[in-house]
Amino acid sequence: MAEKGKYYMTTAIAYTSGKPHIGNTYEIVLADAIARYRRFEGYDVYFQTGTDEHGQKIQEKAENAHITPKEYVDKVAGEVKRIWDLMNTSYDNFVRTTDTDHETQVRKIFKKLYDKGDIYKSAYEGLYCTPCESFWTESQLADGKCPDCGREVTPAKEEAYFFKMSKYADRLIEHINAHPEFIQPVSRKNEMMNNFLLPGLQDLCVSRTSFTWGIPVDFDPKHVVYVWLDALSNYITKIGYEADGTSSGLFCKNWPADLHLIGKDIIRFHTIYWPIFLMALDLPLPKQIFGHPWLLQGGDKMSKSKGNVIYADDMAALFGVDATRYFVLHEMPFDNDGIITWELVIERFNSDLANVLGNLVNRTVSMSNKYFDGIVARTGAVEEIDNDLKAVVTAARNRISEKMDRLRVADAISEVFAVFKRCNKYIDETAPWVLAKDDSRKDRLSEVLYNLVEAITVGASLLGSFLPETADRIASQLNTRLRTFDEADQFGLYKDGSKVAAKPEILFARLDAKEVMPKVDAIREAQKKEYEAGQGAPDAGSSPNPSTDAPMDTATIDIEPKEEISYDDFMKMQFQVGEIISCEAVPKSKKLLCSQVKIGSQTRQIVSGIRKYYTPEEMVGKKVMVLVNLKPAKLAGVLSEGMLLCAEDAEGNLALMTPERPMPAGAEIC
RNA sequence: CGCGGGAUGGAGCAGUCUGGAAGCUCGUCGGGCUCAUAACCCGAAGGCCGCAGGUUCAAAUCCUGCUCCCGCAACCA
Repeated sequence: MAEKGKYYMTTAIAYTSGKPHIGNTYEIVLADAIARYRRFEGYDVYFQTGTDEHGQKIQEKAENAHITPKEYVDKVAGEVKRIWDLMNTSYDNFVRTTDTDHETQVRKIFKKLYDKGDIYKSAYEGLYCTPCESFWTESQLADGKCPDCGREVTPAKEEAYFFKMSKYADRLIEHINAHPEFIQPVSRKNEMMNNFLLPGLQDLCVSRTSFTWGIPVDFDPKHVVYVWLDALSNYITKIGYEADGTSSGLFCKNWPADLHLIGKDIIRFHTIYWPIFLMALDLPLPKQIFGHPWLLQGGDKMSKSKGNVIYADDMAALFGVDATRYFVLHEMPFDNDGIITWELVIERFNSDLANVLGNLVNRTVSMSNKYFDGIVARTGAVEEIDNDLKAVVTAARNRISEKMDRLRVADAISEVFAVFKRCNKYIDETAPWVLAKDDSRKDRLSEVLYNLVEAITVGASLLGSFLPETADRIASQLNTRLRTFDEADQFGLYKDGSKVAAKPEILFARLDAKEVMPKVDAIREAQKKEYEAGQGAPDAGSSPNPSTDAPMDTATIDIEPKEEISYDDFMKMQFQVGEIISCEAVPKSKKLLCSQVKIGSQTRQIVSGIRKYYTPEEMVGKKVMVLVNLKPAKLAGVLSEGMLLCAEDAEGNLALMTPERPMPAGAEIC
């Protein structure tokens, strides 16, 4: 096999905030396909993945669960690893940012950068978004809220360490321009340049004091290292980088990385901050960063409350590991988000795996047994019509390599299937069942079956990087071994006279949506229940009907004062009494009720997020306060022409405003 | 004017950077075949490429304006 040198690739390390779903799993499967293919080509691959385990959010989650952060991340990291293993991923190293060798090096790296003057101490004053663990300036805010997540920010001041990003910005811009392949797909490159690099990089705050679950700064332990500096470093620390000494042989051999495979949302961290950290450490930059798109559930993001999260283990249980791998690998566009639904999975499973591939192997093995007791022999009875089959088979390897070089994994797997489709066509062209009726064509029949078995063997060998288990099962039915890369563009290596399995083994049994969908529904139900249990349980404070109990009238509540308005401003708003005529829950939504509200002589449809506090039945007949001239809007796809006004307490419990003496529907409130 | 992504036959997507006969998979319909998992093979129907202007010999592709959709905070890739 051709020795092609080393290939070091990584995935992003998974944040341990919960069980990874199929979208997260997509990344590792994609990485695995690339890793396996590179090995197949003859590269000495080192494939690293793992978990990112520090940060404020994990600390909070652990507190809520009344366990230590370490116990929490141990549990989740175990779950992540279990799913990675279930998906048959061939990583060489599963890293955790709580590993001591990693923590030690991160401390040293931080110190080194500090000593060098690239990290300096200062104070940060600004608006902080807790979930994002980010500070923002007034001008960065969107509507007064976090520009990243849209949630409230709170003023905060903290002593902090900063990294001099600006010092390296020009060098990075130069590098990106000189290496067009550095950021993939290219559209992302422009995004980074235009939005972050060209306007000027701000120094990055690289420490936190607001929580403790992180790697402490060596010389100032009340600070912990910013999670991104911590997490990104795994790419070097876990292959033996030594910040103040001699790095290991593994590091010397493998760094710089050949590929960082990441989700498109974290491209900024990998193409700006990470390269700059590396420059500061005087290390070479990774060769390529590929920000893959996302896998969306029917166009929506996945949501446990909707019960539409698809997990790899559920999919594997219903369809098998390779079918799951096939779907995510084949169905993902290169730079657009892809869509996954159970229906689409079933469709792909049937048409590609069962019909094209499974059935092909089945019919070929069947015919070999039926006509030749399983013996596959070459007779030399070649015909013109064989040439195209052979051409397609022998060209496949290079076509696939070309796609894989551009990381077009979905296209590559399609090329593999083109081989199997060609085989099916060949069967039709040669019509073995016709040959079988004529004794004088026996030799030709044998040659045809040999060609088929050979073509399938090559196809299976090329399939190995994507569906390793299936490739092996095919080889074993054909009683042969998978070809190496160097053999995979040849035709005729199948051992003359070998005997295939006496009975074909069904590779993928066709699925009936009618049988599968009830199982899917069961999964959805279980998920909803689990979610609701997790929501309600020990957390307290969220009893479903707080309006009836809890005499909280005596409590007072202060809210943030808003800007003073003029009488004219007030008069712009039109409030009226409305009577709820009918009311129903909005389907596909957890919070919304849709009411028909009588206001004067007209009836309006108003959607409100009060399902948690009122049932549709008890709404009917209520007289409520309505803001009438609010611009209509669609909520969860349902038109809402106004707003029902509520009082809200500190916990977010709601109570509708109703007139304290009887009033007719439509009465003005002023 | 918050940010970002999108709009191409019934569904899911290529093609847009670099203008040059509108393509793929699935589904539908018709035909063929019987080795096979109701599978396989062939053929057909179905699209003013979101709208309106512009540039050009030529626009899905480039330019200008507009409309509509989707995601936006963890369930984070």
